[in-house]
Amino acid sequence: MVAVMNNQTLTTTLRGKGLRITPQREMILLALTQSQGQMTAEQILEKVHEYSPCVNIATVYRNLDILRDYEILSVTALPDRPLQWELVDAEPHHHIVCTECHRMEQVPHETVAALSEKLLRDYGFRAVLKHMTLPGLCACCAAKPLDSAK
Amino acid sequence: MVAVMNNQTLTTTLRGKGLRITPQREMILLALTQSQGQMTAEQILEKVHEYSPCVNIATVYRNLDILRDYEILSVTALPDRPLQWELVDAEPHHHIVCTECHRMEQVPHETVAALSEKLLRDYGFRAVLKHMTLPGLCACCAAKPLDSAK
DNA sequence: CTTACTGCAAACCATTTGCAGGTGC
DNA sequence: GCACCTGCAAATGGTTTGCAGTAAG
Repeated sequence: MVAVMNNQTLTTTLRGKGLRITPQREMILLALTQSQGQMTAEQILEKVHEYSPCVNIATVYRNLDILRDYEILSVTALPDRPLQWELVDAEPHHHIVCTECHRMEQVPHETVAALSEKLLRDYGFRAVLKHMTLPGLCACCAAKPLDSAK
Repeated sequence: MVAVMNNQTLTTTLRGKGLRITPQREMILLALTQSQGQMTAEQILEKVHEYSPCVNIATVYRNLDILRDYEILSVTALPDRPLQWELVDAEPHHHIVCTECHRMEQVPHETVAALSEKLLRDYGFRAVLKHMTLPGLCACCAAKPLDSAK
């Protein structure tokens, strides 16, 4: 259902951009493909270590940066947590994250398309909303009394 | 036009929450009030040092955290930059940031209200969109050829 | 007078960098 | 064979914490 990138297109994409195909790079992308969601560098390393235990965290970071430069990956920053990485999807999407239970759900780009258009109309601003992370309360947590966990 | 909080309401707010009014706390809030936009902890410290040069960065961080807990301040995280702090405005608003020239502009909450409503309708999700940061290209940079700076 | 708050210095954690060797093409 | 890429270890930068003293109420 996801299969953002098979080995074929992967090779083409990377080589097309002048990047080399190293096992480390493949494993990092494989980790991200398999886990489907967003991952921290540390989580990626863990997954990569399942394939090959000697890959270094510095290599992971270096490759994440490079792959972002080439728009193969994207990052999200949330306060007080490490950066979250994910494959740039053919189909752009966004996330809603519940601030209570931390559950994360995808929403299609179409949901925010109207916002993009409005920003262009009103401000001449070409928003690049590749994957926003929208905080709030999911239906479940909104139904509960109030922050009983605290 | 801004005056989010005068000394009167500030005192009431803080004391009402069981917090003490220390000069450091006042200066931090004053710095944020005067600069009106978002500031990093370091920038806040700089401004505070104009008032009193011995305040410590740890004090700034501690107070920022506390003031956030009490919803007097809010934070924004962007990849590869320090956290940005701002006063929680009576009037919620958002930012559009140009990824080329890094110019930041405010947009009123109304701009994203439709999105909130859609998320509630479609997902039962009560988005808390207090101040989003929307990346993209401002009109100026979009008009320029292509990334000539790179 | 109590206890929250402060300054200082040291610790922490995610991320980056310098370097010497390894490897894709 | 050349340049890019890697592992390692040390450095960085933003932020946090332990502690002993200070001050708000």
